[in-house]
Amino acid sequence: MISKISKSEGDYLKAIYQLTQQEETTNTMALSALLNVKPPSVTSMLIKLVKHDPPLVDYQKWQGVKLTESGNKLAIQLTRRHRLIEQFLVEVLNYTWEEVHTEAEELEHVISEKFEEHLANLLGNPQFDPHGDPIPDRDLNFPDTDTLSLSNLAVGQAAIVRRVKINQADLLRYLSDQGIIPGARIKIQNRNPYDETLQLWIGDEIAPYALGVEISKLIDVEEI
Amino acid sequence: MISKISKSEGDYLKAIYQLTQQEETTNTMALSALLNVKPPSVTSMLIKLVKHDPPLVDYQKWQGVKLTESGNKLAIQLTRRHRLIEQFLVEVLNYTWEEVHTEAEELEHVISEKFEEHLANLLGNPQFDPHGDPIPDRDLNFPDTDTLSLSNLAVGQAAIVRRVKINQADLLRYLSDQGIIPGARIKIQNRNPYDETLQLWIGDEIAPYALGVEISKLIDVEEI
DNA sequence: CATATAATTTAGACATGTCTAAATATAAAA
DNA sequence: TTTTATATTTAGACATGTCTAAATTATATG
Repeated sequence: MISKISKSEGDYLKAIYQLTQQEETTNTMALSALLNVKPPSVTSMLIKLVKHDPPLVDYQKWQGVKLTESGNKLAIQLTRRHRLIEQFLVEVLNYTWEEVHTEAEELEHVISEKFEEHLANLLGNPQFDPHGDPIPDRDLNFPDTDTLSLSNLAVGQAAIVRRVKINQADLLRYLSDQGIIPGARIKIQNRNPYDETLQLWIGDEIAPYALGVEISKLIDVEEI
Repeated sequence: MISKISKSEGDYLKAIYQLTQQEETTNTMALSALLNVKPPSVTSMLIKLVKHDPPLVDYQKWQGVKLTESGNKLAIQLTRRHRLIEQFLVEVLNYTWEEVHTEAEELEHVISEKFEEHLANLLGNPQFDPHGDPIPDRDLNFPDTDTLSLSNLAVGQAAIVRRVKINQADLLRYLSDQGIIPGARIKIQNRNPYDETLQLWIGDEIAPYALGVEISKLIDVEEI
């Protein structure tokens, strides 16, 4: 449906959506940092979103923000479009996985509902995008998954990479060069007890480089 | 290349491009009508475009407008993107030809050069879009054509429909329902001497409805 | 050629979304 | 608890692209 909201409004909704996956609410500073705009810009947009009919956020000054039911729907709708587009770019247009985010970020605000439908059909209603991010279906329900963070995987436990929650292009390229992509079979050889740096097997090979915790937190795996 | 111009700037460039295909220059009124904005908006945009570095239009007040070399290149570049997208929508996403214009109008301003390249590859560098409009190649050269307007076709002369220069969705649907689409074989049975209304054969059938001059002027055919 | 009509431009307003600088409220530290 | 630091908001500016109303120039007509 996506009532006609602007690109900016959509970007804020997605940012709030993302930041409220962990915490109950988020705040001006976090949004400012994520969206690369100054705090006053955030405040004025929050005021705009709360005055929207229907209101898209719960917001009272000094109290933090979260999405309303309507705002949440719009954010998920945009997420669906974004991920369908990413999948399309890789599957149909032969993009590499590190190239798709930027392009999808623009296109998601412009395509019509019709385009979304045709695209989903063409792709066979995929449940995951090239990074393994889940794609909500037409009714905005996410597919079930059974994963845990690589940072929590036990030493010696074999697993399959399911999701890489990273947008940074050079890091994505590095990871795919190492073979760390959705579908890859991995196992932890050891975990440094001080900084939790991981030594991995990737497939049947020992990985040439270790992996820091911060990155490992952004990778989801499924135990085999 | 497409130096970063806005959607609006691009729309004006395309409009000026279109209106200067017949006449040497165009004017405020014509642009106002075509773009559905008021005359003062046109004037202020023309001032902006002429101040652009490099200038995108030749414009002095009261003197009419035309594109500069730079403006022309940008207009053709956008035309290329528009028509590639239309071709993609029909060929890959199964749109009908009357649905594609509006969608392409939005997308053309948003896709990257990379997207354009991948799209052209996927489609096999098509020379014409679903309406038969010529698609300039990467170097912005248009394919050669050998067509004349249906309004100028001689009675009894067999021809093939090559191009339908119409965007209006309901009219396009009507024409395709009648079988008047690029590739169709037609012949003029007679031409009303007073208003030049045409009776056509379409394929081997006599068309159930006559065709007015105004529409026939917008259809290009190739003699067989 | 004078005047009426039409086209174009100027002037100034408004909406959107951003910014900087300054004010204010909250949270942390002494 | 008072002070200091940090987060947030307010106030006001600016760019973009549109608008209306009014002024100006060009064109057409009598």
